[in-house]
Amino acid sequence: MGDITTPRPTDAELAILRVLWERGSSTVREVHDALSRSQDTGYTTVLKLLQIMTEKGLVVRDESQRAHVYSSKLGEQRTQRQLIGDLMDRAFGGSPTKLVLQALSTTKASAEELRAIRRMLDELEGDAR
Amino acid sequence: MGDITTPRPTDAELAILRVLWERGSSTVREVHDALSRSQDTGYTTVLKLLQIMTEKGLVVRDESQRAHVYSSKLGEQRTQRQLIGDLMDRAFGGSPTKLVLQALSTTKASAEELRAIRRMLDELEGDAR
DNA sequence: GCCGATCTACGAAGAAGTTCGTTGACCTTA
DNA sequence: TAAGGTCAACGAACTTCTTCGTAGATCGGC
Repeated sequence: MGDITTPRPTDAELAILRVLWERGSSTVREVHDALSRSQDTGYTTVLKLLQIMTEKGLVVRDESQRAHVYSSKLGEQRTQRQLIGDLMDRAFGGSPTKLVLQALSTTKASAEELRAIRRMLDELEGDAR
Repeated sequence: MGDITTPRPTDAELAILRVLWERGSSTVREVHDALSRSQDTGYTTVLKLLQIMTEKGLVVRDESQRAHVYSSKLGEQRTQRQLIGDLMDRAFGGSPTKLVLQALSTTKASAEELRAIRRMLDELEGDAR
């Protein structure tokens, strides 16, 4: 009944997860090719990371084909929320508002984006009311 | 003329920085006592970490007394913005808005806090106009 | 059936992070 | 001045993270 908590992904692991979120299920080669566009990582390095991530439960492996197919276990947004919650605890004393204010103060958001944020605020107030 | 970039603080280092932000300049003993309230860390562990953090440039050390006095080199908010920027790049494809939206969607902010966020939005729109 | 390409698995090596024991210096006080 | 407490320094041990070389299996084509 309990959630099995997945560990916080490391930097290298997160880079791989982002590929999986964008591409969907992928083979090692596909992940490696995608990563190669932005960084310089060996094929076996990606393979090893995906094997470790499988052990950790960060990704799921389909071994039915010779080239195994990996997919992220948790969705992009769920992982992002986990990371935000983690940063919130470690650096912001658990206050989400402080985090949001600090994030906003850095941003050069477009009018469009600011509107999206206001809509989210409206929803939150609706719930709170 | 360039900024000397300080490295991203690790988990243990961040815990110490939070003590320094709250207490201001502190000796090893003071940091250790403060940390002991929430976790179980040895005195020499804290000392070692502060020495390493000094080398990294995360903290500044005043050696004029026998018990050296440490203080955080960067302010709390500046470090927080740095961490947010880092997370934004690593997990949100560089989009601050996505990060803010995701953070908001998790939060149970009070009406008071929501107002503070709206004020920040107003300021941002003022600048953008 | 053989060759080259592709794949997984394994292990090793180095870097970074974390923890703490020990040592020697200094300081207080009895 | 001797004893006990406090301090910084150092180094060692251990874990985690990251990287990649090598080996062995499998596949496709000639």
